[in-house]
Amino acid sequence: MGKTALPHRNDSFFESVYDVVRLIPKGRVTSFGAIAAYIGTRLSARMVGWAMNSAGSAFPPVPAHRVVNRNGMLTGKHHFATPTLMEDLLKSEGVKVKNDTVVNFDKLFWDPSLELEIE
DNA sequence: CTCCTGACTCAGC
DNA sequence: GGCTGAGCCAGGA
Repeated sequence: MGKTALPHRNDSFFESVYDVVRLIPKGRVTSFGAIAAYIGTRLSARMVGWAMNSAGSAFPPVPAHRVVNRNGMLTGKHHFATPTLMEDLLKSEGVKVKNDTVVNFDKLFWDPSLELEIE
């Protein structure tokens, strides 16, 4: 019981993405593929990013700054209010960012499938 | 209604 | 080992 059972079958594919992203612990980061794979659309990793675009209208706000690409690079920083906002937010949480890339990305990588232990 | 783009990822060369 | 092409789904023009 107690486990934060993430309902895979949300009303919208986007909400599923939002829920997972919002569950990302502070100081941690994840990749689009991890989220997509968790939802079951690994091949549609692009849609995860697309959902993020709508996340700006979602509430509560989705910490999209914790979501980076497979290389740990802040690919979506340009979509934030400011191109430095994403990097600044990550640094504010203790995540070091260098050259638009998350340092120790492999250590800070947060996999919903593993942390949430849901399948 | 059709075409294109897009915050990704994998496979092939 | 770096780059290109193709696949995925959805929304906008």
